[in-house]
Amino acid sequence: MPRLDESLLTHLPPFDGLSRTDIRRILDGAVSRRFEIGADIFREGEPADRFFLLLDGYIRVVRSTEAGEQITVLHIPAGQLFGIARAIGRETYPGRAVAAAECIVLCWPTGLWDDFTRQYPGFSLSTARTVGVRLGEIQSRMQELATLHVEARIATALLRLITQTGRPTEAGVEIDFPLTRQDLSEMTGTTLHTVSRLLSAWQREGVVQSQHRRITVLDRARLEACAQHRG
Amino acid sequence: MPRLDESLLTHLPPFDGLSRTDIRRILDGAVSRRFEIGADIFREGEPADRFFLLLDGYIRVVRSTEAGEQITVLHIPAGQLFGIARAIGRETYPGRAVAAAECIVLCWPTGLWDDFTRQYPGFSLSTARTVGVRLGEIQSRMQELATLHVEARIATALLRLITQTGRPTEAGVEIDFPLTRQDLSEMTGTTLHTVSRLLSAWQREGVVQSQHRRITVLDRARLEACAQHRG
DNA sequence: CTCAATCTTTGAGCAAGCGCAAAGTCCGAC
DNA sequence: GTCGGACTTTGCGCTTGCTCAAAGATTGAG
Repeated sequence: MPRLDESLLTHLPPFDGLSRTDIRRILDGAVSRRFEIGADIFREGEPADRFFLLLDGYIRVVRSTEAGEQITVLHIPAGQLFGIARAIGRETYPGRAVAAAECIVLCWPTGLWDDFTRQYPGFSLSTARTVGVRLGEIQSRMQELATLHVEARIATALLRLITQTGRPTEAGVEIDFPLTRQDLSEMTGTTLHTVSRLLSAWQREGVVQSQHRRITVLDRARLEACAQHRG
Repeated sequence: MPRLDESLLTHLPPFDGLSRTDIRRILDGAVSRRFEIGADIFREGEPADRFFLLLDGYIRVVRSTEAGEQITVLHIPAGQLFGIARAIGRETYPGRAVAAAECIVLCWPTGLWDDFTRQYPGFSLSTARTVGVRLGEIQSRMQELATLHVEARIATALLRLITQTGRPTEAGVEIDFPLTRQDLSEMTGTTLHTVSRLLSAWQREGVVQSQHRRITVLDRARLEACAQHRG
């Protein structure tokens, strides 16, 4: 494995402000791995013996019901720690982490968590913040599920996606990884049929453009208007 | 104010295992307060300058949408810390805490948080666990909202309530504080009308018994069956 | 006791969105 | 190229649960 470059970490919240030697030491404890689209990074219920930093890509964390339905509880954009069950005192991962795009991650054994916490002063606060942000996000999504109609929920989901991973094109903003109707339905608590119908309608109106597993938002303002509609 | 008794804390997770003098010191930094039913303990967006331990009662944490709808994101049973926005790096409370029953709380200024964390070894891990449990709960509720029908969601909510605060009576298990149809609808993302209709139906079938703001579950097994029904 | 406020019940009509089904399309493997 | 699998589209019928409306019940204040 190639030696990892220190600049990978110097600007990320949990590590910024650390000395070169500290960062060198942190990197030397890490393993870098690549995951193809659709690959599982960890599974629900597995012992949480590693934690990760997402260098590049996009991850979704899903939970399954007993009936086999999946719902996406969380999205993780590049630059964030994840799989930090340890930080909240859990022994196992509470969900399955799937690579939504091709992902490059750094991976440490959980044992190092306590070392990092002890040795690097800002680390603990920084990860607490990460947890806090996630808690807030989940609460927002819960609120959306409880109060918004399907149309507004899907609009919100698309807006979130283009904000986090959008790539500008000549026509609009494209979501930077393949996304099925099924995926969107799992994010919004609906069915792939309803998502398909809605995207078709939006396409007819020129709000979005979509081919096979590719979605481009053409008219962001219109989506925002949809997202406002209360149910 | 009467001097607080040390036995209040000796068996609660964040403090168990501490010496009498430590507990004495912790109690001396606390203020004890009482809140009537319906009173706000803190409000959404207020600076998080205090944190709390719920000695007795029951609290619900609600968030409001711009349209004024409220949804309950969390319930806190007696014995738990709450208002610990500080532990997750937040400056303000992310929701409103309402006394669902009459509540007795201990209250510390946020400044002491760091002291506790530094001085009492288990405190930090214990609060991290609390955060972890809450995150898990919220994810479960999100999953329910996304996948279950209203009937199953209300059944689940009732079961949770009688588990956390149920008081056995001759007929069944009564929820130990006043609870309106509106409250239940805010917990389950539906309307008070639907809740009312459903409770009426259940009452006809002998599953629950309810008068004004009082609900008793007579047939727990039947509710559990309802909660299983997928939608 | 009386009144007002809050909470609850119930009806009727309606629309959102689901389930089912079938056909069409795209893509990668070979 | 061709084949199979995964993904998408669309129609139709129907159920769930919402909205609107109005009346009844319970409680607490004065």
